[in-house]
Amino acid sequence: MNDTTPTVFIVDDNHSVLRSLSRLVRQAAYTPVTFSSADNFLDAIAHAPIQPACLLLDLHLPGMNGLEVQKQIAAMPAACPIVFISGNATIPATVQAIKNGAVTFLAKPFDHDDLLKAIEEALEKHRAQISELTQTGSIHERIASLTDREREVMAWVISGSLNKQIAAELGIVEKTVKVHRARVMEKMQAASVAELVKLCVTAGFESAKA
Amino acid sequence: MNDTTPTVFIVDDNHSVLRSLSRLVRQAAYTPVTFSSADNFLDAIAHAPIQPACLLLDLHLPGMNGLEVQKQIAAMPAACPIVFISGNATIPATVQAIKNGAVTFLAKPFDHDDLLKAIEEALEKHRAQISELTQTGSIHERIASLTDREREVMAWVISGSLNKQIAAELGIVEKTVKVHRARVMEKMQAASVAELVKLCVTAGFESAKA
DNA sequence: GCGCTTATTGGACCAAAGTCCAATGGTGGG
DNA sequence: CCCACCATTGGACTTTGGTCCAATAAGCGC
Repeated sequence: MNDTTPTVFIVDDNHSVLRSLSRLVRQAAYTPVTFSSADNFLDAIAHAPIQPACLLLDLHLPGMNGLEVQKQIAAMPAACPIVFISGNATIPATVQAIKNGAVTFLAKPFDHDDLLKAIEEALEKHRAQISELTQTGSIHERIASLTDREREVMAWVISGSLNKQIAAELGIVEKTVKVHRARVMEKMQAASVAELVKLCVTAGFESAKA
Repeated sequence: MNDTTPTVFIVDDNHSVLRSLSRLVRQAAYTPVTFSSADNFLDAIAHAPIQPACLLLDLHLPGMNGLEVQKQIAAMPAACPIVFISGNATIPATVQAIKNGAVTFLAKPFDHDDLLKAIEEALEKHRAQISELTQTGSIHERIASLTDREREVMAWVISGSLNKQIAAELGIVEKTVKVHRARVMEKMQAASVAELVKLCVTAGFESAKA
């Protein structure tokens, strides 16, 4: 749980492949966690804590295609990067996998160094992903803590409108706008309009004014 | 020159391939422009006007590898998207091509519809790229029109600093900051700090304050 | 109903920013 | 040497934003 070694998930229907990959991963000082089916893996990570990890995924799986698994994982918030592995991969499948965000695609037989490089790249990518997510997540929490009215006022503020204009737009007095505005700055933990705008930009919060 | 049909560049060392691809492209109402070597192509587009286009590129070229060509094209401002084509492609090459931004990788023999879909995707991508570029280009021009001092002041303004603080930071009087600041707003065509911040964000202009 | 949150407004006051006016000194080019 | 551009500053003034204080009213859950 609290180990400092990153986790490397491995999904393959072939047990001997699973074992050999697992050994390789362990020798590289990572913690391998194996699954013999995609469903098992998806169930397992659905409620798992977020921590640096990556997935070695066989393209050919019984029941579910590897690309399907990829699609489902991508829909999750802290989706872990995927390294595809396949013995008989096609060009179109490879294209699809990479375009959908896979770190790389290794065709068997592959060089062990290539696998380790891919794992390292995937883990680094996931670390960046997680840090990005915690950043924007924090901002989203702050936005969520705003009342509807405050969010509305914020949308006008970051559009560059004056308090007077916002008041007219909302049909209220300028004084009231000031109150909302002060609350927005406080809740968003922004010391200036400039900071507020940047927070909204990184969180994807759109400004008002059509 | 002023044709409204998008250009499709085709680079292949095999003349018969060139002819047949050219015919396909023309039938799809695009304007094919063929090259039998990468160097010819690179020379030709180096000083060509920017307009929606894409490139059908053979992975295997005499002298220069397709991936090399891709790297050189990517270094250009309005780099046109690439659709790779190859008869005997390897998985690693495919991975590399897509990761470097290629629209897709078609293995011969490929379906004609797949090629047309790829071309359409590439052209759409390029249109978006160009429009993005003209947007940020305009902002960069405005930033370039600023004096060094004005740029410096702007960097502090978008960090949320007060005029007083900026003055202290630059060792000048607050009044002077106000003058620079007014010029910045005028030259950047920003009506508010909020707008200024957004302009700087989209242009990648970093704010001050370490 | 009572307490809580939210939205609303008022007044007084201070700080900050924007806007006119005008002026000085340095630097580089023609 | 003069001109253009730039950075700098001063003064006076208005507008805008932020911050205290305090108050009223509507809606909502227990």
